[in-house]
Formats: sequence, C-alpha cells, structure tokens
Amino acid sequence: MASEQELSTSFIPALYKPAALLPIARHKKSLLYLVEKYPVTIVVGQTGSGKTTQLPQYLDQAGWCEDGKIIAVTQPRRVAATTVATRVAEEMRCKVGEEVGYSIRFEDLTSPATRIKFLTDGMLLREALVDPLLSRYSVIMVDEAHERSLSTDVLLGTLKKIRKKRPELRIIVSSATLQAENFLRFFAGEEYQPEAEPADLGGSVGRIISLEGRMYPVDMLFLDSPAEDYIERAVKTVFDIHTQEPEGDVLLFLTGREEIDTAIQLISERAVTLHPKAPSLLPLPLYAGLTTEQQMYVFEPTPENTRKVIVSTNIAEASVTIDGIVYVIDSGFAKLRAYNPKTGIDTLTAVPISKASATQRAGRAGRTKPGKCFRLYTQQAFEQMPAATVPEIQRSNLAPVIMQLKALGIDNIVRFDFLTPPPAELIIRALELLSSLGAVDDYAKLTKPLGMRMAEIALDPMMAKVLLVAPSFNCLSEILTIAAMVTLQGTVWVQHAGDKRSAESHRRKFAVEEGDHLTYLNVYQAFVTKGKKDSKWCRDNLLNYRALLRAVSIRGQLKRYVERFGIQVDETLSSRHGAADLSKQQEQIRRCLTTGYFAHAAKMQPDGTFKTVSGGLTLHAHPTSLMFNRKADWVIFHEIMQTGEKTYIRDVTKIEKSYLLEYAPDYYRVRQ
DNA sequence: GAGCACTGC
Repeated sequence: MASEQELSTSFIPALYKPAALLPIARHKKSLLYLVEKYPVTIVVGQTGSGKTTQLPQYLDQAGWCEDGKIIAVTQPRRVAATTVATRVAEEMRCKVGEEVGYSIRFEDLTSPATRIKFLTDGMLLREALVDPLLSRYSVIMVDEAHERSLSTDVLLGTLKKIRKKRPELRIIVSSATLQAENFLRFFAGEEYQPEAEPADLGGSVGRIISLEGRMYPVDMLFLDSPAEDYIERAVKTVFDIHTQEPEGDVLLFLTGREEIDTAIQLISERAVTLHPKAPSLLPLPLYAGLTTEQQMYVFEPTPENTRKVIVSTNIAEASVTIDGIVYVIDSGFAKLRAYNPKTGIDTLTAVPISKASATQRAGRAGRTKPGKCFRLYTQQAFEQMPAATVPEIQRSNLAPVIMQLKALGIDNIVRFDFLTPPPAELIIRALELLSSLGAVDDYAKLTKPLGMRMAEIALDPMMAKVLLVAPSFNCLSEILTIAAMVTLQGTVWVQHAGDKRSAESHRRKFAVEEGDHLTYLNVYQAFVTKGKKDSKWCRDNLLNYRALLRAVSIRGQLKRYVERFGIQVDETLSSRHGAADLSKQQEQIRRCLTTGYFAHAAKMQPDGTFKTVSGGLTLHAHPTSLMFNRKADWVIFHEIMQTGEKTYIRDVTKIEKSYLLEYAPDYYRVRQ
C-alpha cells in the first residue's frame, strides 16, 4: 500500500485547470473524427483554449502513436517548446524526455519512449534534411501558424509536398480566426470550394474547427480624433485609468526602447503630483534588450496599494504573457524589420500595426477578468489598418531560405508552393548573391561541394562561405570562433544604462585595431581560458556570460559540421605566438572574411562616415562597433541596417581594396 | 552615440 507521502507527490499541481474543464474537452470527439477522416485539420482557437496541451494527448490516447510513430507539435519560439512540453509531461505524469519530450537547438530531451514531441519549426525543417518525408511522424501539428514566421511558412510548403507522397500523414494547423480559410485553401488547392457551405470548404482534403477560448470580454475604446503625440496621450491615459478605474495593472504598447524610457520618465515625474494617500504607480519597462533579471520585475506580484504599468514593445503581444493585466493601452504602432531588395538594406521602422495585431493586443486585457482596451487611434484609422501583418517571407532577405529549400531538394524556387509567394525581386536578389558567392551555378543549382555544404551549415550564406574557404587561408579555427560570435548578434556585451564610458573602456581591453571580428576572437579566447567557469569574470568585464556559453555551443556544432565534411580542424594554430605571426594570421583572417563579405564593402570618407562601393549611400559605423571612433580606409561589415534617418553598419573589419579585386573580380568589374 | 521580435543537431 502506498504511503501518504507517495500519494501526495503524484497529484497534479493545482496551478493548472483540470483538463476536462477546458473548452477543448467538449470538442474531443469531433476533433478526433476530423483528424481520422481528413488529412488536414485547421484548428482555430486562442491562447487558453487548450489546443496545444490537450490535442496531442487526445491523439496519443486515440492510438496515433501506435507502431512507434510520433506526434510532432511545432512552435515558432524555443521557450514555448520547452514550457509546453514540461506542462504536458506533468499532466501525463511523466518526466520530460520520456513519453513527452522536446527538441530545440542544443537541447534534445527526447528518448525512444517519446510519443509526443514539441520542437521549433526550424528544428523540424532540419530533420527533413535527413528524413525528407518526416516518416517518423504520424501527425504533425503546426502551432501558432498565424504568426507566419519564416520557418513556419517554409515548413507549411514542405508539408504540402510531403502530403502528396504520404497520404496517411495527418497535418494539423493551428491558427487565429482570420487566416484559417487561407490555410485550408492552401492545402486543399483545386478542391477548395469557395461557393460551398463553410462545413464543406476543403473538399476531401480538410476542415476547419473552432474552439472558443477562455477569454473575458474586453471593452474597446477609440479616440474621437487622432492624437498628435501618442506618447503624451498614452501617459495621460495611464493617469486617467489610475484615477478613475478600479484596480488592475496596465499594459502599454509602444515601439522601442527610446519611447519606453521617455514614457516611464514622464509617468514617474507626473506621479509625484498624485494625492499623497492615493495608490501609487509603478512603471516598468519591458523589451528584449533588457537582461533577463531586468525583465523579471514585470512578473513579480504587484505590491499592495500599487498599480503596475508595464511599458512594452511588441514582445508582450505574443512572446510574453503577464498575469493581472486588466487595461491595455495600444499606440497602434510597432517597429518592423523589412528588407529592401533594391538596396540590399534591412530597415527597422515604426509602422501602423494590423487589425490582427490590434486584436491580439486587446486580448491581453481579458485573461483573468473583464478588461478595457484604450486604443490611441480613431475607429476610422483602425478600419484602414491592413487585415494582417505582411508575412516575414515577403519582407526578408531570402538567401538563407533559398539555400534551405535547395538543401531539401527543392530546386525550382519560383514554382515552390508558398502560402504567399515572396516578390520576384526578393528571389532574384537572393539568387544573385548566392551566385556571386559560388553557391549556385548558372542554372541556379547548388554547386558541389561548396553550395551543398553551405546549405547544410546553420549559418548565413556569406559566413557559411567564409567558413568553408577558411582552410585554404589556414584560419579555420579562428573563423569557427568568429562565426559563432557573430551569430550572437550583438549580445556579446551587456549594456549598463548610464555607464557608457566604462562599457567603452572594457571593450578597449579586448580591442584589436583591425576591427570587430578580430576583437570577438580576442574576447572568445579570453573567455575560454579565464571566464568559462566564472560568471563573475564576465560581469567584471561587462560580458554576457550566457551569450558566450552559447558561442561555445555554436562553435562546437559548426566544428562538427566541418569535420563531417572530412575537413580537419587544427586548434593549435589559434595559440601561435610572435608579433609577426599574429599580424600575418590577422591578415589571413581579413582576407578570408572578404571572400564572403565582398558585397558588404565600404570606404571611409574624410568625415568618418562610409560610402558603399557604388558611392550612393552614406553609412555610419554603429556606436557599438570598434570602428565608431577609429580611422580606416576600406572595410567589410556583417550587417547593414537603417533606423530613422541613419544607416548603420555593424561588425566592421578593415581590409585592403586589393582584396576585393582579388576575391570578387566579377562582382567588382561590373560595378566599376 | 544607439536596435522590434524570432530562429537553426
């Protein structure tokens, strides 16, 4: 007989609502019927409907994991894959990695016993490289498909192709209301019947099923005339809520760090004028650039007699959920990244959000009780918003996507079945770049072995090329490190607000005059010799400990790729001594970088700005770059981005003009 | 003098 102790440890934590009470429970039969009968099921349901946690368990119970088959559930974000797996494992009373597991880059918590597997959609695409028909899976559920991330879109196209060869495969797409028909139309193709009753739209291919969420009503309030300054209006609204509305925390959506800091300052200043006995206001910032500890404040319970005001970027729209929010203030704007194929430059600008985004933001007010959403725009402006945000695949540099598709054996990109095809110009521009890198031939086929190998490595094509030619420059070990560090995307250093001078002096300790890439190499080498077991060493040097640990993992993974290609990595080279040797080695590294980044070259002007090779554009070294306050002649850079009025280059390294002509003669002959 | 959010065996 089990002791009381044993019994009590097997109880499900009361934290979670018993599964049977979730709205999805009522739909169990019809869900299982649809999945049994149709190859494709589109599930419409909001957060809280239980689709992500319950549906996989229903499928498992109904026998979809017999004969060793697995149910896959994909997520656009790593944290979602891990947290949902943990929760489902608790409900099924097993450990993560047993019947329920997850798989994300660098973390595979699955075993031969795993029947339900949560993974990022990028990860499932990686699996398709090895197992093109994804034959281990009986059901693949693509969750949060309405977010239309790059990987989700590529995955959906790939699944449509796989379905033709595997009619027994079941595909479940989970989506918000607005896009459900698009997904069904996509999979049903010619069988889609626009004139049919809603219940028959998808012919014999699929059906849509709706699960209502566990949402409370949210009152919508619009401005009657447009706001001249939405930050000012937002702050005013915060105080109106604080003085006139019952208790409950406020979530304010703005576009970026600068606006958030301004708003928080205004709120703090004005809070002093509140009546001494009135409840106090606690404004808190939330954006991705904050450290994890700084972000944690928003999740702490609100102190007594206080109202929390969380001032956030888009991160709180889908990625982060905060309890206790009753009031949402929506500026109606978000910063979005877009790629301009004409200039090859990424832009980051504030643009009006879509109706779908506005609805999602408002929904954040109704998670625990009825709420209110104050929209800082008119109803007319809302009507004019686009229905949905332009999918990433239509506003991104497609070079990495094209490499990925080609690695999956999809050669004719133009004929690939995209949910929404990207503009031809984006495809042409990407193919031009891949051709100049030698990754594809005149028929746009992957070259052997260079293009094939580039496609297999999890790196941006320019860096992939650099890595694969590194052995001929005798600097493979160093490039492995540089590639890993650049992948961290500027998270190497931690920023401390108001501590700019000390940040700069710390960076100077590791500085290499030739530029950011060699400085990264220095930082990494210092980290593995001095700081790998010592997070204090990182704190003292304003370095991001977790980011550097990640660099170690990425480097290890890249090294395994290279070794699989039969290329030896000589790690003794990086510890060579002597000034002459060092300078020679640094030159080799700069030459090697140029073989991949020749299209990202610029010349410094007397005033310290840069001009592109064609001469058209004025570029500024990003303030985080070593080249921000140094002299150079020619440079190559990793990234170019336009924000506001200025165009910045980041991760910049000095080169000689002669390198460009030596390593990219064709590219530069045309442009001279 | 400064950057929304994600991701990859």
